Amino acid sequence: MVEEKRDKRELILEAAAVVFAQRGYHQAKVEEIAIQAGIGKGTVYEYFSSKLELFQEMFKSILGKYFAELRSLQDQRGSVTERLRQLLEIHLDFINRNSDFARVTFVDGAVMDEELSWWMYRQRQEKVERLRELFQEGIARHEFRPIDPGLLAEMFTGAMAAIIIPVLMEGKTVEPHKIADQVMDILLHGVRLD
Amino acid sequence: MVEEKRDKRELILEAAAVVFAQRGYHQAKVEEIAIQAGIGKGTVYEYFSSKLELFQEMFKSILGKYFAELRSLQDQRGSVTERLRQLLEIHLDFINRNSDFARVTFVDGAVMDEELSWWMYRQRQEKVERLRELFQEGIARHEFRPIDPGLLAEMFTGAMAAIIIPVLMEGKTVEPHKIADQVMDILLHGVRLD
Amino acid sequence: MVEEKRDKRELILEAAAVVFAQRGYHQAKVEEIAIQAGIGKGTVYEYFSSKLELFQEMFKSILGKYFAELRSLQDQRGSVTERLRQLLEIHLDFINRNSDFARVTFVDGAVMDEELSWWMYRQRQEKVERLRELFQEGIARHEFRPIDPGLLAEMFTGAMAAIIIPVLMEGKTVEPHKIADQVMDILLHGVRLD
Amino acid sequence: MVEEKRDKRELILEAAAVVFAQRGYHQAKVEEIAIQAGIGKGTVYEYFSSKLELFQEMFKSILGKYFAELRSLQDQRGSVTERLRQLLEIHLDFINRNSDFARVTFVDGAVMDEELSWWMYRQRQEKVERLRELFQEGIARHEFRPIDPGLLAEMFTGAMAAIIIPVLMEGKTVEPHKIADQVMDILLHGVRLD
DNA sequence: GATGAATGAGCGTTCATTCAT
DNA sequence: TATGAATGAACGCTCATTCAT
Repeated sequence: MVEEKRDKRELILEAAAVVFAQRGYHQAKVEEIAIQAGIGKGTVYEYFSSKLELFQEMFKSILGKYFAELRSLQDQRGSVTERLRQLLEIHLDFINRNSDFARVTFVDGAVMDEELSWWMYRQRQEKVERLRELFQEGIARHEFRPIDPGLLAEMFTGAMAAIIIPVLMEGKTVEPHKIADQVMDILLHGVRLD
Repeated sequence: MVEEKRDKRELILEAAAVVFAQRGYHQAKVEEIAIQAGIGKGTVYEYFSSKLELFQEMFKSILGKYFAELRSLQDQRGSVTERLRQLLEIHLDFINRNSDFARVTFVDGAVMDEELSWWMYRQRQEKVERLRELFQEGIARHEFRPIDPGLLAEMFTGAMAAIIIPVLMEGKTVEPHKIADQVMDILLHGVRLD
Repeated sequence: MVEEKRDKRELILEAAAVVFAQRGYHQAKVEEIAIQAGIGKGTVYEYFSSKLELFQEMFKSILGKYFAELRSLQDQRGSVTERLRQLLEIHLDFINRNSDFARVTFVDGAVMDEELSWWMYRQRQEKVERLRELFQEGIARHEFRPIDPGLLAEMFTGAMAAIIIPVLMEGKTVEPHKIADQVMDILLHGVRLD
Repeated sequence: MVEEKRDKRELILEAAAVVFAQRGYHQAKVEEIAIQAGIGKGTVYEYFSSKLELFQEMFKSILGKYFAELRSLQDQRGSVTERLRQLLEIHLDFINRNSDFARVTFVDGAVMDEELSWWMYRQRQEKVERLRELFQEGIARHEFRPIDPGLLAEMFTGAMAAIIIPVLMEGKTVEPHKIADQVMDILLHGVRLD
């Protein structure tokens, strides 16, 4: 029973991700999510108290999966450089595998409601904070120059988000390994020719 | 008459920018924009055929001002590096001066309607394309290493957008000159300590 | 303009009275009230912020008319007995002329929402209080025996309400003068044969 | 089995009385009644075909208990005056003991659905009819003056209902014996001082 | 042109009822 | 028999848009 309930909740979350990704929060109709999930409209409200809560739960659900994939990094004790590269690869690979879901989740700074945009901003800042710590560690370990780690984290977050936008909008795919190499090359050595 | 009409049109665009920035596209009510502009609700529809068109016109209007400020760069014949630095400064300064407006305009990849998100994506891609050309020129001029200029343009766009998010969300201000220096330093030389 | 607006508000109040009387609060649909008023559904909300407010305003509106008719009594300086008789006549006459409206208004103690039933109870208590004062005056003037005026007011209110129930439910009409005489006879002299 | 079913049916009726009394017919949710009864929501429909039927059955059930208490009167052969006084006492005592239940049941003329209000009106008329017969008997026995017994019954019913409204709404209690004395005094002798 | 009263399509949410287990 | 997850009809309310003045 608990098993089944969990499944249906999951089912709705997945349907919500598809529809929210396709239509955006406001254009998405609860009924369409229900249809996408193959259930009745009222059933959605058995599992979520409102459309907003459904959106946030879906968001957190995907973010949770994303962070779960990244967590392997946290454990390992390689260099910060290596961990950043792997973080990039996992990030890009996750997007490739979850582009529908990611469209709602990873696109920064959604211009939505005041309420939603603040809520999403907070979610985003958590990601930024983790990166900031990573950069700080890199500086402490003398892998990186002493550059403002907060600025680095913001820029890196923005760059990661930007790279996937064409993926999400035009259905392009990226080669995680190749792109990660290029990005890390730019990050580490800069663009100047000398 | 034409003069007056142009003025009132401008008035509505400015009111729209304020309200859209504050509330987001869907939460913004046409009536509130009219009140903000100090005119009647129906008058909005004398100048714009729909809320969507109003949003897009406002968007293009601000983007136009933004590009107008950047245009001085295009004319000058300094190094690409120098032009990038100035572009950054102008960008950050513009945001400082127009944070309300910018909130709607520069935040990338708004998750909105399908219609709106595609339209905004296309606007965004124009910016990216200009940057791509700039990076390409930098490579051709042997200022930069031969790195995929499309990727660079995307990353740079993302980084520029990311830097201003805290500005927009939390009302922080940035020092354009200082930040531009830091960003260019990172862009040119990378983060690696050697 | 003010004239016209007042008219439309009145129009809606009258339509609301008809529909609320026919269907009861919960069965009454806002749309049906709009149709009854010959206007669009949205227009109702131009004048009233919610269905509940519309109900309460209609209620107060009719109660206001009712009290306005009774006010003539307050001014006059006849005996309390005479004033009670006239109050009864006016009450019954008002019901005859406004049975549709009265159905919602004068039926005591509607079992509705908690919120509504309390609100209506408070309205009712105002009527009871006025009667209590009248009985008290009657006692002070030595027209009446020293009986608990609160109890008298409650009983008299209940009796007045009860008399009109068949009028409202079955469309019977009453002869105000005749009924008022009978009721006053009972009230003054009681039923005991001696 | 029949025994058990009867018990559970009774259980639901009692739960329904509590919830209907607290919330009113429309605000009362079937699920809440089920919870109050400590059973599953579906089980309610094993015993009652609809919410409406449940309400009516509950209503009749309490009315039945009420009438059962009054029936002792019918059998006895005291004076009509004495029987009326006892009827009042029993009525008031019943309300004191069942105020929750009574709130839905005895408050006259509920403005509810068309269907419900007619149905309740008919229930009410049965009570009125019995009182009418009692008054008629009183007149025949020369205890009372020859006053329209229908009018008397209506008024008495209304007065009885009115007295308990503050009890139901504000949780006040009444002293049946004392109030019955007062009411009978007023009924028999009227209020006139002479 | 300018207005704002009027409109009604559209949608989130509720809850009585059903039915598979 | 008992259950409660599932359902969808129903409805209050919003707000972009229209149009008579």
